[in-house]
Amino acid sequence: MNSPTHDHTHGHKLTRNQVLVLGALETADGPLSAYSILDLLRDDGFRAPLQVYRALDTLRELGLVHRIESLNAFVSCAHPAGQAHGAVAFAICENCGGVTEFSRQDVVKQLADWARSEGFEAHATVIELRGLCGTCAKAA
Amino acid sequence: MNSPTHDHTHGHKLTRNQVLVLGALETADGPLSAYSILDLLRDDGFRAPLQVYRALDTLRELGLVHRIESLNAFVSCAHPAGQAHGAVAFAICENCGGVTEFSRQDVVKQLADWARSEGFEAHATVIELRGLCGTCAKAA
DNA sequence: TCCGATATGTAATATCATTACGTTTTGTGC
DNA sequence: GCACAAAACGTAATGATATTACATATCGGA
Repeated sequence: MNSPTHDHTHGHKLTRNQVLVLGALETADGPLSAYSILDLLRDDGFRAPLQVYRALDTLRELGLVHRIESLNAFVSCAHPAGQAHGAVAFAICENCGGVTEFSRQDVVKQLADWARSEGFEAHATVIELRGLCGTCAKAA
Repeated sequence: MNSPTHDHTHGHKLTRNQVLVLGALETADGPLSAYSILDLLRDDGFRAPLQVYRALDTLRELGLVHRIESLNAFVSCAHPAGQAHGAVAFAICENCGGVTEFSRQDVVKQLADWARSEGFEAHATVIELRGLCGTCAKAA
């Protein structure tokens, strides 16, 4: 299950490098840095950071991968099959490292309202919560 | 005006290095990277990145400075005189580099609602909009 | 088949941040 | 004032993240 070879791409064909990077992220149980991905893919012929960054660029354009700005790391998108979607938010556990992707239409709308009122033309939205996930908060 | 020696600190006395770093950020018309700050303060005796990062850490704890996660850079807080405040958001212009700080209580509340519903214990919130500010959007 | 767009390989370099260790300054109780 | 502990500081080295530059290869459509 969750095979990296599934078609998430609206018909856009992924290259070998892109499939490998996406697969690494889908297999991981949390965010991976570009250099962690590089290390995971050494055996597949990866040699340089740029190979990873280039694949990540394309995967992000396709909406299959998100960057977690406050971690300088990347996660595969939680949405099924490359289905189009708007802005998403992340909750990042500082204890276990887990990341939960969610989306709140009300939050997105209110930020859009602010932008409209200011004449700001938004291209991308970053929403990240840092803290303790339910499990780790109970354990603490 | 806007002198770095004003008291923004609830009685907490800033050190010389902290005053210099805060002053650099208040004088700048946009976000500065830690290394840019270092370069600005060479003449004041700064030699190493750690001097900047240490001052930034304290200033951030005091709420006088914010980090822009998606830029790996820092801005002085727009609030007057170190007055306590909750989560803030930033709108970042990708053309002119300007950053507008704002805060939306409704957005903060809805994120808090989500967190409560999930048992997530939030410690920090990052909200950043990337795009074009009103001025640059019109010019485009 | 030709050609342009896209993707790739590799090396070098730029940028951002922390660890480690020792010294100095500052605030506080006496 | 003096001793002590906490905080801040100085410096060097290193680690982590990301991009530039340039040459080559592959894929798809006219």
